[in-house]
Amino acid sequence: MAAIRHKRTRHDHASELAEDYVEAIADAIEQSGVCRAMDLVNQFAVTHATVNNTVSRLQRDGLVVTKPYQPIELTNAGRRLAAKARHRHQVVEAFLKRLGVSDRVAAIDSEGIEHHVSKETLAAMKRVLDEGWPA
Amino acid sequence: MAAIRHKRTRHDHASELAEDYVEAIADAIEQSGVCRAMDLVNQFAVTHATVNNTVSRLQRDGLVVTKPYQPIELTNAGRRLAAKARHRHQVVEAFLKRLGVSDRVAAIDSEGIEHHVSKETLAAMKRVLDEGWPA
DNA sequence: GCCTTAAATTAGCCCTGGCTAACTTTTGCC
DNA sequence: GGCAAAAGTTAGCCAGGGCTAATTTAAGGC
Repeated sequence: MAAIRHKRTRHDHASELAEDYVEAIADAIEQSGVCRAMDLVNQFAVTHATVNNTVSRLQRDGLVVTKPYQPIELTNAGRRLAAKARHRHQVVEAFLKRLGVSDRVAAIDSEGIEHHVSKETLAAMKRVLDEGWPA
Repeated sequence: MAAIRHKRTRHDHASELAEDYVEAIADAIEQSGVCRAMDLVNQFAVTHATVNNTVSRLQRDGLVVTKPYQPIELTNAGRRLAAKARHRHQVVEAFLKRLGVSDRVAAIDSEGIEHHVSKETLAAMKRVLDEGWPA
């Protein structure tokens, strides 16, 4: 309850979006070989201008590489982040389903929740998935 | 996986912050009778200028009422939102603890997670708390 | 009661993440 | 090969949520 919390807000929102993007980029590359801006436009339901903005920031932050009119590629850092995000996402989604939440809602909620799940909580979810609920 | 998701992002970030604020305001009022801007400054570790900004927006949105140099008060809508947020918060936090997560981490994670927990997921967590893990 | 100090307000700045509109480049079809 | 449509880029706008710095008001101690 003290003061040192809530470091989230701005900086963390940025990270969340970055994670969503690299995850989506990784998905697109896996599915069709490349990721074009339009894939992200469809995925996130924003305009191409917005995608361009965001991707520029990702590039600035060293997560992706793009050249004009070329597909979007992930850097090693981007790939690592995507893998981490995806893993967390999958664990959270599986956990919610196991909890009895419907597939549809589990898919939606896991996207929001995944960004706020610490290592410890993620480990606890994994444990339950593997070994059942703690006595 | 289609396009119609991700309505979050901006609008939802705003709502999250609003929920955090009304919850904190309700807490402060409960604990000390009134809520002053400084309480929020301490709670969220931001400057008074930022608190002022944010509280103005909350007032604009009908969640709080403030007069210059007066304590911050909640409207009925603000109180309702605070109660809802707190309830969700408590369920999520209790659930995480039950899951085996440490008190400290449960407190932190529940703050991030609570905003992304749908009615259905919240109900599932409550069910587990009351009736145990689903077979 | 004055005067310091704490609290609140105001103005002005920055970045993020949205948007529209106008333009350029690629692509693909005939 | 040319041309329309699709994709990408650029410029310029807006709101949210941060900040500093300067000012004003309220409170407390003496």
